[in-house]
Amino acid sequence: MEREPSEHPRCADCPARDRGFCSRLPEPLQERFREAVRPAARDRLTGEDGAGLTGWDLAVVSRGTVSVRNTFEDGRRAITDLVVPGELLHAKEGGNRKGREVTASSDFLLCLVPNLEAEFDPADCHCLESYIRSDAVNHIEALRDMIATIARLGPTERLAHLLLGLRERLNPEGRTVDLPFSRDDIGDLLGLRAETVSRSLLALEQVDLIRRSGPKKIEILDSAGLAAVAGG
Amino acid sequence: MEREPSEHPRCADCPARDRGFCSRLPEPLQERFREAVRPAARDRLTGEDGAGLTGWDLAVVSRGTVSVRNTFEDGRRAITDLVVPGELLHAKEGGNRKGREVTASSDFLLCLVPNLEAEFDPADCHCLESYIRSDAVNHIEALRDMIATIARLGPTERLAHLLLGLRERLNPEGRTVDLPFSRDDIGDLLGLRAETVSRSLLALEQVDLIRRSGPKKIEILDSAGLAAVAGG
DNA sequence: CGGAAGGTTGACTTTTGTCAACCCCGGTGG
DNA sequence: CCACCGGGGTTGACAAAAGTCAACCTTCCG
Repeated sequence: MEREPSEHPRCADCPARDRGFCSRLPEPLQERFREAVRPAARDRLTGEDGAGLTGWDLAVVSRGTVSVRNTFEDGRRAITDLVVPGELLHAKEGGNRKGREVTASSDFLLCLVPNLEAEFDPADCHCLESYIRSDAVNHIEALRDMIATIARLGPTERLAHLLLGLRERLNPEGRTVDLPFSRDDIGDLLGLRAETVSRSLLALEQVDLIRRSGPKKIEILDSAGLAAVAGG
Repeated sequence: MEREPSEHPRCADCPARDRGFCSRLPEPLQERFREAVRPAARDRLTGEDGAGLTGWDLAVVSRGTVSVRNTFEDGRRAITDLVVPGELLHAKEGGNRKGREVTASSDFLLCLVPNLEAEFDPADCHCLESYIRSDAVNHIEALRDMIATIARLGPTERLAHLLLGLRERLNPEGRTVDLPFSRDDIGDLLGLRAETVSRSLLALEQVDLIRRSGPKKIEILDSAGLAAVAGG
């Protein structure tokens, strides 16, 4: 846990400064929250062995992408959750479930609060708890959407859903998406093989819903059209 | 919202009395929780139109099964979440997402707390909030498992996973599972067609992992074997 | 007894996974 | 500066898995 108060990046530099959990807090609490937060960077956040980050109550992703991954006995893999800048990582300290680990892209940074009750007075604490709970319910809703998507939509539809979701979360103002991972990872995220992902991207491009400039740079040409594909 | 204090079933009669959220609360809080709780029964809990139950902060399922369902434009369906007796329903008042609704089996009962802050003093409230948060994170973990299951496991493996999960949650002491829904619903839950569910059940029966006595009564003959199938 | 709904089974089709070849690009070292 | 190398990505031919459609069976109710 390499940290030093002086290393703490000013929230002014935070890519998620204007959106996500922190920005939704009431102004005075936001102030105090900035004081409480401690930065941490580690590529393996939790693992099955209990290794990883410990001693935190709350974690906000500041930079990078955090993935929750599952590996089955026989090597099959799945990415079951994604947390992008501004969002809370809802997880227990230390990985508990079999085959589960939480990893982060290389250039990432977390903001941690070690102990809510120790850092905040009761009123603030209660207020934070309720924001946390609300965020957790939103997250649950998002996971439910993911389940419906994977359970019932075809490859191209799943991709459309993913692209729209990532654009919304990573670049809400723009029309481009920088995929934060490889074709294999996208496959693990959507329950597809890399080849199928490749073919589905091609299909979306051929009907002029997206344009690709490099394997990970995608421009959304027709949001409404993509949404129609994603909606079933 | 048909309710009357006198109609409130004594917690003594609650099928989830000894397990689930309520039973995990510290004893004195459990006491106060019983006072605060209001029963409610309605088959449509929330719908897209905003119809449904309103004015609650916390909902515990007492009897029956609550399902979160998704319907796509073209009629495809998915069940994205299940809440059984003793568990919290993590959802917002009124359905918000497109195509989403929360329904319950006919013989069900919810216990509601309209407003946590109004019903509990600050200390209890904080304690409850933290139990709720912990439950939400557990629920998130369960949904992640579901995603991995649907994304990467075959029909028979998905079924094995479901059966073990339901046995654990509905009848942890016994070896039988009463499926709370039809083949179509199981298909919607696992991302399969009813015919495939039927064939997969047959497959599990033929290798002596389960025995069926009626379409919805299933006896688990070999938990370890089933777990091996479910584990990938 | 008859009918309807849910469940099962079988024949066939479609979709996606599999495997292998190839391409493209970035990095390295002669 | 250019040839080589390797990893990720794409494409194609083929195989396997699940979906589709239709028939039939079973159970429950009127």
